[in-house]
Amino acid sequence: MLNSLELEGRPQDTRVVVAMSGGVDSSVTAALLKAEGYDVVGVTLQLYDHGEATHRKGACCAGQDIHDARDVAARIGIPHYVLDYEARFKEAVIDSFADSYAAGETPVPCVACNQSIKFLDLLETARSLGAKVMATGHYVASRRLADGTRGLFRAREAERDQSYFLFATTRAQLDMLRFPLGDLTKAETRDIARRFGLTVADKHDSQDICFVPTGHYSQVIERLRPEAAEPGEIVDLQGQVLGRHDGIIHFTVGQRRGLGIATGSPLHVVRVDAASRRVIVGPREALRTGRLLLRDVNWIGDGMLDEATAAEGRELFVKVRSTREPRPALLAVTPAGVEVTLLDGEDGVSPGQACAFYDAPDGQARVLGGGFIRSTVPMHLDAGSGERIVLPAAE
RNA sequence: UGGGGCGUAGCCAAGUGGUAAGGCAGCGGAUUUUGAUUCCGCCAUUCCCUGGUUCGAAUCCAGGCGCCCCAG
Repeated sequence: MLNSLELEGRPQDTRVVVAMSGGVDSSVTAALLKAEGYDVVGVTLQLYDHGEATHRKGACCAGQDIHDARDVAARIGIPHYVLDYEARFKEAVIDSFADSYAAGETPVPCVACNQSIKFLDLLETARSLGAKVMATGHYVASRRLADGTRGLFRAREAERDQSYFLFATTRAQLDMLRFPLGDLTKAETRDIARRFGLTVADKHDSQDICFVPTGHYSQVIERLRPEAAEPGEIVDLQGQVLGRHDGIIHFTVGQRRGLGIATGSPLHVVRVDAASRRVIVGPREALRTGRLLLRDVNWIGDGMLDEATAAEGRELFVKVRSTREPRPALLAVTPAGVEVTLLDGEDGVSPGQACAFYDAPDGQARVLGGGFIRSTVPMHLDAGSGERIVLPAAE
């Protein structure tokens, strides 16, 4: 007989480490498991300097949030540890965030944090604390599959689903992870928090990048990589210079605001070229992306990636941004690498961002993995060959 | 210094007697555990200047000033 965490043994004999950020979600996760009788241990990571971010709503893992986590742990009666992960976080998340921008990409720091901090280092710590599993407050579901391994699924509440940020979770990690909130709505979570008398019940949702206190991420990058803030030219699709910019780190593909160039119609960033420090702009139509080349692909669907993708490609659904439902696509392994064809196209897709795979366009679809976007091919240019991105000609 | 044209917000631009459209850019907000996108709001008491006509002028008249084009 398996317990609610789908493990052998009674709850009281099952140690579970809960990653507590100090927010409502992870607090409720801990409270629920404790109420079920599990041997819960709360762990909070101090990830960055807590001076400047303390009073910012929507932040996590520093200052006030650590106190909140401690309070919740005391309230529900579980041991709680605060671990200093600042150095590790800076190296694995903040520095690579800056490097990515400096290279002309647009990173997703939350993915980096999950895959290298929470589900790698922290998971190891949980193991060393004697935990059988580690639980987090992510809105994503994990279920036991017929073969005994675990699969990752989207959250019940689609608008809350955080699977996009978790595509890189490996099978081994899944085996030891649990996400008790995946089948709850946010409203239900807050209700539960109130029922448990948790002070964080009405705490503001986290948003924006947690380690950017002012909301101006470019300042963080400039401090770490001053050379990446060099000015450059803004050119149109024909290469004609339209203006200048004060650093490619201020731009991402699809971006409209901040260019300062008034033509009759809106201009969007079509591409960022780090080598020449050029920002290439064009009309909205030029943003349509038809194909992506991925790197660091993680496959957690059935079988191996190669066998799962037939010669002509496997039909599935992908998200290239967190705030959109999965779209139909074709996944193929080619000599050039892992390639995704977006059947309907999608605007404003930037290298550095994530592409998450799903087996269905809606509902609690299974997460099949994903990869980071290495390069993109504009839709109207795509004639079928696999060459690199080329500047599209304007109409 | 003959002829013609034009001067409306940072840019483009509608408006030819009835009390300043619109787009772009900018700013602010909403949305968003990444970046964007999107959406909403704001943005000329004043139309190159000075006088005049009129109940009323960006619009008509006169004179300046400044650009542009064609002829020199």
